[in-house]
Amino acid sequence: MTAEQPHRVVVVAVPPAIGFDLAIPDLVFRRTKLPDGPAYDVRVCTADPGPVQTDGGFDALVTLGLDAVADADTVIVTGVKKIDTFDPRVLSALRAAAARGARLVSICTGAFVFAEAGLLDGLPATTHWLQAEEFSQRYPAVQLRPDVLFVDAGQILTSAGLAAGIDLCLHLVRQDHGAAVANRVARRIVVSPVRPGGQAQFIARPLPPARDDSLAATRAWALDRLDVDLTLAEMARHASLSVRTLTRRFREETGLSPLQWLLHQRVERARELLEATALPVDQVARRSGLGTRDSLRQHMRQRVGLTPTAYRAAFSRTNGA
DNA sequence: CCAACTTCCCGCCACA
DNA sequence: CATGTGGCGGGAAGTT
Repeated sequence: MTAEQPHRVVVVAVPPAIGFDLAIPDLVFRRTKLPDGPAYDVRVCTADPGPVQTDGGFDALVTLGLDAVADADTVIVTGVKKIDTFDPRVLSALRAAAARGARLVSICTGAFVFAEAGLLDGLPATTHWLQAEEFSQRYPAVQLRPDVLFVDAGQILTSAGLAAGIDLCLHLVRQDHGAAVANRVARRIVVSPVRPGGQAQFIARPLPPARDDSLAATRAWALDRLDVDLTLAEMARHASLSVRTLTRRFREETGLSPLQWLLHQRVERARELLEATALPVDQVARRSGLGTRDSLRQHMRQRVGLTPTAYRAAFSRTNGA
């Protein structure tokens, strides 16, 4: 993969903008470095260049206008503080970008802008949970998923609150450059490496994120032995809990059942092995704890959408790079 | 990819 | 009474 031209990310600030949201794409994408340079070129634009009204006393000075959207590979709309009517210039710029095939991403209430532009009709999407009610009333044609972190509907991806926006950006990095790169970025910005993606790319995670994670030690322990047989009973023993309680806590803390969490971690391990090594698929399956290559295949297809070999062909750093 | 087999998940409920 | 735990069962999901 030769990245001569960094992928162009353009953030559209729609006033009154949520200040923190504006920083998210920058936070993630600007820290994504490839051996041969930055992976992304991040810019912020707005309909009327100049000082942009934001909440919370942050003043943003944006010099780029909407024409920046025209040649963006990815267009991100961040949160809008007040939802009522939206600038038609923004809406048409977004429609044009969509028609062109650009990737469209929203953080928080940015989803309202896409919905207003009619770009989400018939598609699954999510937004900040506080606005979920209003969203579904205004846009009944959109399949709102209020209980997920983010929704990857292909060309358009929407995320819930602030933190979910980070998860979504990491998801994009992972899509573009693979798990190892995404994990490295996550580590740098000290974010939990990856909040898991489920089937069909929906991340099903109840929003109130766990209180404190008493299972952290057990999860670390499990991560250390992904490649050996790990049963629920063994994990319960390690945590000194009954299987029932372990299962319950796991769901509270990670949003996933123990096995689902394990499978997620194993697929992550497999991805890294596929990317970074030339190990035969059988070996990758074994060392990631997924057992046989059938098993690996099944889970890769289900969660990543690619077979192991196809994944390696797309992301391997040992062939050609 | 199927089929037989195993393990898990989670509502329900009793109990601390 | 409120809150957290853990056994049980059978349908779901994973494995071989």
